[in-house]
Formats: sequence, C-alpha cells, structure tokens
Amino acid sequence: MKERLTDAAMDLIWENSYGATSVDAICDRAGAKKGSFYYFFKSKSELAAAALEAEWRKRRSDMDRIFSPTVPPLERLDRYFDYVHDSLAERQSKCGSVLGCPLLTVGSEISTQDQVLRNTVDRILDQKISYFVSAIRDAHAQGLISAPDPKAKARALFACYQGTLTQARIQNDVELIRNFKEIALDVLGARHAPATS
Amino acid sequence: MKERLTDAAMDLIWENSYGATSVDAICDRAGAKKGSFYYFFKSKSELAAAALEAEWRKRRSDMDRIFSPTVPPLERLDRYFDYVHDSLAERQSKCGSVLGCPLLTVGSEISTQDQVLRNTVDRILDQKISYFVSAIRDAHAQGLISAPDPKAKARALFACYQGTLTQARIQNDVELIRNFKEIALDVLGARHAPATS
DNA sequence: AATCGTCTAGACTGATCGGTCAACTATTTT
DNA sequence: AAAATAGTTGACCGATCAGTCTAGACGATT
Repeated sequence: MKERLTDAAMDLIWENSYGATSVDAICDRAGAKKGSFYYFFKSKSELAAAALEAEWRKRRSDMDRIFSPTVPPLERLDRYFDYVHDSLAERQSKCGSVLGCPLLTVGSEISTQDQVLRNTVDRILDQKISYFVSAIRDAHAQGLISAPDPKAKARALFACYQGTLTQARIQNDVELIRNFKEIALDVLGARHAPATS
Repeated sequence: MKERLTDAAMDLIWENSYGATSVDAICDRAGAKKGSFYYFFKSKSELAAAALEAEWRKRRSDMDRIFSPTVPPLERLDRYFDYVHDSLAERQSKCGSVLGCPLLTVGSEISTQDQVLRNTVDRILDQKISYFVSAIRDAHAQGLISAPDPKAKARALFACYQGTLTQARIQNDVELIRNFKEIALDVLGARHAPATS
C-alpha cells in the first residue's frame, strides 16, 4: 500500500506539480482511501519526500550499472544521457509530455516554502552528482579530459544537464536531451579528443 | 492599478510558486480588492502572463544596454551574468532566498497544465536567447570563439545558465551564478583564449 | 473468546480557493 | 445636468483542500 501511494504521488507530482497534486488525487490513483493515506504518512509533504526517495531507490541500481567503474568513464555519461532520453521518451508516450526531472521541478517549486522537502531534494541531487564526480575523476586520471577539480567540473556538467531537462519540459521536446551530449563534451573539454562515440 | 497587480503577482509568484500564490494574496500585496483584480484581468492565469510580460519589459532595456553591439561580445555575457548575480543578491537580501528565474519556475510548474501561460514563457525565453545568439555570432565573427552555428551554441549556453539558476534557487546559493562564468567559457570554448576578464 | 496490532474506510472539519456580481463612486462625454 | 464609462468594493458562491477522527475489519497472539 505504501508503495502504491508513493508511486501514485510520484506520477502525479512529476506530471503536474506538487501544488497541483491533491491528496485526493493521489488516493484515487493509488486505489486507497484518505484514512489509509494518513495512516502511513503524516502529511502530503512527508509523502512527497518518501516518493522522491522511493523513485531514487529504484533508479540507483540503474545508475550503478551505467556508471560501473568497469565502463569507460566518458561512456558512462554517454550511456546515462541515452538512458534518460529513453526514459523520458517512454514517459512522454504515456502521458503526452516531456516531464523532465521531478527533483528539479519540486525543488524549484517548494524551495522557499518547505525546508524538509527541499533538503530531501538536495540530498538526492548530491548523490546523483557523485556519479558524475567519479566518472569525471576517472576520465581525468586516464588523461581523457582535463579536470583537476573533478567536483567542480561535475557540478558544472550537472547544472547544464539540469538546465537542459528544464528546457525539455518547458518546450516539450525530448530531443534536447539527445542534443545535450554535444554540450556535455564542451563542458568537459572533450570536444576535440577522439573519445566517446 | 494594473501595474500594482502585475508587480505584486510577480513578487509573490517569484518568491513562492504560481500555485502557492492566491488571488487574495496578490490583492493584499497590491492594495487592491478582488473586484478590481477581475475588472482588469479575466483570470489568475492571465494576470500571471501579464506579470511575466511586464517584468520582461522592465528588464529588456537593461539587456539592450548590456548587450549593445558597441560592447565587445564576450564582455556582454560577462556583464550580464554580473547583472543577474547582483539582481538576485539584492532580491535575496530582501526576502531571504535566492529566487532564480520566474520564467523557469513558472514554466516548469505549469508546462503540462496551462498552455497559454507556457507559450508566454516560451516566447519570452526565446527573446532572451536572441541576445545570446547575437553576442555569440559577433564573437565568432571576431574570431574570439568558434561557433559556426551561433544559435545552437546560444541555446547550449542558455540551458547551462538556466540549470545554474535553478540550482542557485534550490540550494539558496547566489555565488553559483558568479561561478557560472567558468562554465560559460567552457561551453563557448573560450577557456584558453585571452578574452574576457 | 478476548485482546492486541495493523490497516481500511469515509464522514467530517474549517479554511482556502478562483471567480461572480450587484451596488456604488468617480471621471469623462454628451 | 444627465448619461455613459471607468473603476472600486466586498459579500457571496460552489468547489476543493489538507488533515482529523471514529468505527470497523482482519489476522495474530494469548
């Protein structure tokens, strides 16, 4: 039941927005009643945080596989962006819109109003960035790119990736994710190196 | 009166979110009553679109000045990011948070629900990008960077800038905007050129 | 059988929401 | 001066909202 609620919440919040998603709608979607909702979660905000964590947990094993140290560093990023593109394209075929990243939309929406939820967003984003950090550190160690400060470079790349996700959502254009690879190479300074592809 | 309403709406929507901003709160802030609100605007959505347009109109003259063709191309971008940093820092000192860009937060929040408002966001963003396009085209023409497709490069840079704005809002850290300059140079491929700074 | 713990149900609460509308005031036009 | 227009007011509307709470069902344990 708990999972049904977090899944339903994730779908609705991702598709619309946190504020536009009502507890009633979540319950309808989950096939639950309000009493059950409040049995498991103290509030809508607590559910949203749980939904983001649950979604992250599901995605993490995919990321572990894609970013495995056995995969060449730049190829990890290349595959990851393909993975994200394919995920968003599939979700688009189901609900008609490119939805971008829920961490960004929720984070952006509630950042000045709900510090608990915002901390959840921050924490998960940090974990996502750590995959980028290790890929970039490895690429630097292998002489594929120059990134003396892998962390800063990872944050830069991540910001660009985030911006592209937001743009894709606003413009409802999933191909922007695919095009992002060129940008990523620029940020990494790997544009003129015979790596990737 | 109409301006007081658009100003109030802009402040509240920027600071919180579109959904979390009520018509009552906007009227309170503007020193108006509901009847007046609905005399001037058909709906909350129409007011939000008008508020974004009004804000853009106010900013455009600043952008015209900063991106004037009499200013060296890369310096236009440099100055613009300083301008944005200073604006956000000032707004932060007033309300306690880094607010990022209202076009992004509103666009992201309502992109699947209100097509009129989304089109307004899209239109304004396109106009903002055109400043980037011309600066990059000029920089390419002057041999400062290599950007055979100025439009694509401008879109890439803009996406990165957007991602940084969103990050700054979620993390409430305005210095990310300042740090963005390094990223911009990477995206432009101007990192190793003796330009800017 | 009684008790306990877990979970479900749904009526209910007070507040808030976007929007409506008749009455009124102030200014402009005829 | 009268009429028309522009603008203001705020009570009101039905709907929705997050959350509360009591009652009940069910399974496990004593």
